[in-house]
Amino acid sequence: METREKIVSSAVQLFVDHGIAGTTTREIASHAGVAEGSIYRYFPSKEELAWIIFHNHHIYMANQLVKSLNDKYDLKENINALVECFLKLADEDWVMFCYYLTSQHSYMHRIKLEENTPYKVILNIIQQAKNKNEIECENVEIMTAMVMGSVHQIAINKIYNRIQGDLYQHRELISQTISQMLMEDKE
Amino acid sequence: METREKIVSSAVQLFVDHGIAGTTTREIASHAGVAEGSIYRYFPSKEELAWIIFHNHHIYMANQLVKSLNDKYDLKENINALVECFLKLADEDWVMFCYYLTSQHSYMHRIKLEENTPYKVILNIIQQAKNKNEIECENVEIMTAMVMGSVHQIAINKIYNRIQGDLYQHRELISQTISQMLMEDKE
DNA sequence: TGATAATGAGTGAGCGCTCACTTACAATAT
DNA sequence: ATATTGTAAGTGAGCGCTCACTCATTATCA
Repeated sequence: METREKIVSSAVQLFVDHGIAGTTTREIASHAGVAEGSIYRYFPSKEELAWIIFHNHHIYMANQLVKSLNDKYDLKENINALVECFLKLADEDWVMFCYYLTSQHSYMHRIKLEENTPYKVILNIIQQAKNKNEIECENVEIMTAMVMGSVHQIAINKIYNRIQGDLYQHRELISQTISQMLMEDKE
Repeated sequence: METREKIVSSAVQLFVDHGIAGTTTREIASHAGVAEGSIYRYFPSKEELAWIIFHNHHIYMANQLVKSLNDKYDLKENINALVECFLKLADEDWVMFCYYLTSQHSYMHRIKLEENTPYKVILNIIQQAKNKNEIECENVEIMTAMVMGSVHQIAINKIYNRIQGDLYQHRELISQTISQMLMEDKE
């Protein structure tokens, strides 16, 4: 494994375990089996290292979600695709996913408005479905938040040990529940 | 205002704005208009101060949620009550609520198993409804996570400026959507 | 007047980051 | 082939600084 990769994967692991502030550059270096100075060959500072790791994964996730949609036109299919993609992303690189979930708060304000984000992907799908009269949806922003949150919280509850095992196994229940949130009439 | 209160409310504000690690004891003291040493008359350390603030509010919220239920027996009524209570808690002390949302990750592992928590309150309500055959609900933990997350994320999206204004105004939409998540048949 | 509360300069442990030096290896000259 | 030079990656002791925490002193109050 390249030095840069070693630094990144050690840093993520330690950031998840002890927080960014609670992790020293000495610890990252020793965990990665490289010298402290090597961190600074590849990254300008510890804070920037933490941001770059977050931002790369954020972009990666948004792109994967877009890819997963492909050419589906029905809301239910799109939800299935997004949920499956999201759960796969979590299961496939759980440490990175934990880092993403727990560090978003600190970094959301650095995301540029024009950047693609998981939030925008979901918002677009819901907005499209509304435009096509597939759903009523009186408030797209609120519904997007609720859809996102319902999936996020499952992952968060896995971090808190309230849920065990792969998340992918619950894909059908989750997709079905989200469809119900969006599709049924409000009395 | 008492010295202790001044310290707490300044600390929460600064913790939300710059994070716990990014806030110095000098800043807390000067913002509160007291001496740095006074912090240590009331709290053993900065970390403990941060934990105590979190934990007190965590307990307070769990208790308020329980109170709000009162003697309602129907799931829909209970959901209405919980949602209203939750949104009120957020609107009434937004800074504290932000602190709770953004710092939970660091503190969840310190919550004792026997303690009451917002999570347990919701879990119980859903479990009860299942026992009474009001709902089918094949996985109570997953459904609880989804219900919790859908409300949490609305508050988080207000922090990210994706939503503006009081959250209480959306109580009906939110309650209605959560009811739909739980109550409809899975084909 | 004794007890309690408040003060803020002082302290030192620990941290991010630097930089002079080493090593590995490729390119070029002999 | 061998020697020479150039380059980039890697190293880790040490520097400067920050900041949580202490404590001798002063103010407040019953």
